[in-house]
Amino acid sequence: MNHQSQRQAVLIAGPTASGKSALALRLARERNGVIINADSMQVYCELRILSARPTIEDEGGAPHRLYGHVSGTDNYSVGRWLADAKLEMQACWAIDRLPIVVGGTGLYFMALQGGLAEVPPVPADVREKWRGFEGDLHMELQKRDPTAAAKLNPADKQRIIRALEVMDTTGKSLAVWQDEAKADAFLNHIKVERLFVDVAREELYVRAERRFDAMMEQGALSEVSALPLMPRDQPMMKAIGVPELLAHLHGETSLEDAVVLAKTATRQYIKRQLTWWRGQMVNWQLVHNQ
RNA sequence: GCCCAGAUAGCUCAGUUGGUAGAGCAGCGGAUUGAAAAUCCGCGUGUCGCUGGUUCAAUUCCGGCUCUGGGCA
Repeated sequence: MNHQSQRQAVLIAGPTASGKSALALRLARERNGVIINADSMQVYCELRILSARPTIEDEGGAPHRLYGHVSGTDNYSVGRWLADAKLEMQACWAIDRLPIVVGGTGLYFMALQGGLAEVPPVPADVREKWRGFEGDLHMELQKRDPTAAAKLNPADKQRIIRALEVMDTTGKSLAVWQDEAKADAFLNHIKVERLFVDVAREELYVRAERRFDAMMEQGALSEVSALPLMPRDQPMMKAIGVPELLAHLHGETSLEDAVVLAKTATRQYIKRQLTWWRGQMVNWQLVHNQ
């Protein structure tokens, strides 16, 4: 390996159950790669089964980074992921290994390729304040930050809360922060291969449903019952299967219904992923995996 | 066998004092800049079970039939 040679990276994206991880593993073996996770749920250590994380055997086939490296009780975010992913990629280049970033979280790839506004972290108390706010959030934002308010749908609580948090802690509109953001130069001068794993939707649905049955056999229910106590709006608690199986454990639904609901949620997620990528695939090379 | 209640969108149901119908869910399309497996927006023609009758007009009223629940035998 030659340290003067051009740095490279492979990005693999695709909907859930498309076979991204297997492709990543194959490439990692062939090309001395390190696999770096770009999936917002596979980062949580408590969710090995339900997040469809690579198995221990898979992980033995090539180095895997950012899998289960944080707890769901933490506040993880795109920002933290971006920082983690950059460090891992740099570590790869330092030892002449090929970083292979794989996952289904479109926002993470967007951040990696385009960068993020440099908004300072929001203190925990401010977060709590707005998440627990009882009143009309949009009207509140209208008062404090009309620019951001105008861009958001009054029903989109999550984004409104974010805008309020940012205004509250920085005194500057999120809209302004975003406008001022400069394109991230991290991937400049790096030879990037972008692969999108393409599978027909119907086939994806079938695979995802079968996979959920397999998760149940592997003990998804006990994985959920072992989850530490945390607020219901914690990101990990919204992973597909968690709310549904939790409802069953609380005696609110039958196991059968819970499974049907989780499978439905998976299909809806696949649909959203396809919508996201449909508009982003300009620079991506399609890899068919029927 | 008799009595009662149903039969309306893929599913669960509402409704039309007679003028061919609408919600939720599912599905589809879209958005997406620090919770993103999240969050949000848009899209509703279906022999109103079948068949006769009354009527200018029936999914709506009346009769018969079929099917599904429940009850009585």
